[in-house]
Amino acid sequence: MPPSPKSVKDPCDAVRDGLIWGRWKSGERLKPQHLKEELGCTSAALREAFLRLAGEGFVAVVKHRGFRVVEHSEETFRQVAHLRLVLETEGVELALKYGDFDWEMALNAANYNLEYIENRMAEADDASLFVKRWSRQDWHFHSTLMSACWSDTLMQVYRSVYDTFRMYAVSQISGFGFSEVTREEHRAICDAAIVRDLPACHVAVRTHLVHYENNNRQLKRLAPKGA
Amino acid sequence: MPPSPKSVKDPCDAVRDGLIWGRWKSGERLKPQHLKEELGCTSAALREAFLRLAGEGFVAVVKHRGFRVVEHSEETFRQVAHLRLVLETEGVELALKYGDFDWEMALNAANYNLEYIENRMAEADDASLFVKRWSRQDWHFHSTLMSACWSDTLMQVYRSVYDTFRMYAVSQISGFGFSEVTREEHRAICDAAIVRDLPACHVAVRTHLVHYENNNRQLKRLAPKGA
DNA sequence: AGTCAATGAAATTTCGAAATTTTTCATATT
DNA sequence: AATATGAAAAATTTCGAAATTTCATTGACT
Repeated sequence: MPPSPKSVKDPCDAVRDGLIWGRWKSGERLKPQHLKEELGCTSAALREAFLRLAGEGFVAVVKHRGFRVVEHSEETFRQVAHLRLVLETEGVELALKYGDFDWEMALNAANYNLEYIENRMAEADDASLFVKRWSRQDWHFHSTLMSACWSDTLMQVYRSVYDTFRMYAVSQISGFGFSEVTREEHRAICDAAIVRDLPACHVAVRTHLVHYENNNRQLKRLAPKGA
Repeated sequence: MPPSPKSVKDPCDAVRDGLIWGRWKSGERLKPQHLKEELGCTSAALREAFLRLAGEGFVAVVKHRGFRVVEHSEETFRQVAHLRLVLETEGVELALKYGDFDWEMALNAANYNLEYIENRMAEADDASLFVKRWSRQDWHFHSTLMSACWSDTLMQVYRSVYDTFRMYAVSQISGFGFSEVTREEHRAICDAAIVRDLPACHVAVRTHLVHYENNNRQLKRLAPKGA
């Protein structure tokens, strides 16, 4: 068997992953020459990755002064959280209108898998080991929920906003990912969606996300046991 | 006086401008080697520009198969138009809430300038000569309208969606930019915004944009005299 | 006649080094 | 002591050529 295929993945994806999961701090400089060893690629390849990520809004670029991680302020997090709520509210409205039985099944399955992980995390001593997998499943749930909106454009923008949201959440919320209440919130969204109760679904989505907008007060609820 | 300073502008901006204004067709291949002479830069510089524009969603990139203009289908145009409506609806709601007197003045001025151009275009024999300037002013009006939302994040996403919308509009609507009715529509938006009549403003924004969503039926109204 | 394989051409990607620019640090001056 | 000047160092950007991959045409075979 050849050496791990995962080690040769696209530098762009590797850097985005690092950006999202707090590999570098807010505003930190990203020097191609220092990172090329760590990621096993040349500095030119990293430059390409940074350029594309600049277009996606993850890194800031100033001419002749290199690349930096975008600033993670409380204010920008609040803004991204609000934007995510707006987009998901719209996506849910369309999805409840156009979703078919296959969509119901996929949503139900996604919620089941998400609950499974969240139950395991609730029992685990160190939930942080599950966070990345939980996040993948959380994305799968929300993207499945919105997938029936029949708009690739909305999905693309939502994906970008979701990733940005996650980046800010990781950097600002200690132990982001685990919560005792998200299980019920996800279930409420799923149930309301499947019975096509739009007002209830909007309320459920809003309940799920509105805490991040007023982050000064209620973020504590998201901290894990050992935070 | 040295040769025009505009000739040495960033290739990225030059290409984005070309993309928006139909310099290349939907799905057309973008070959760095053929374009470097026209834009006066090396193929590597163009590569950088394409990479960044890929992150912004203007060009599609497939590994080892180069860059292409994204596909401009009627369906994607409809989706982008709808997304623009959603974002502008949200932005307007916040702007009417937070806008101060300076904002009112700026919006009024933007509308005044926009009306001036639109009046001139209505009189002109060949309105196409004004289209780019009209578009700049149209952007200025809409961005001013939303600027009081107090969310850089929303503004960034809106700017991206607006540019994409314009790209699709240019490619699909012959003589995009001119219309006898947009003057009244812009004025209605402006008036409702300044008196903080949110329902009226939402209706006005929706009236202004909803035609693009159902593009099969009503796009004719946007065609210029000589189309 | 049609399908498949192979060769040659064209294009993209990658790489390393040269050229600019910024930053830093030591030195001199007010 | 603080500011300004200047040169050295570090980093980024740019450039051109080599390496890899794809695309198109030709030729052989069924």
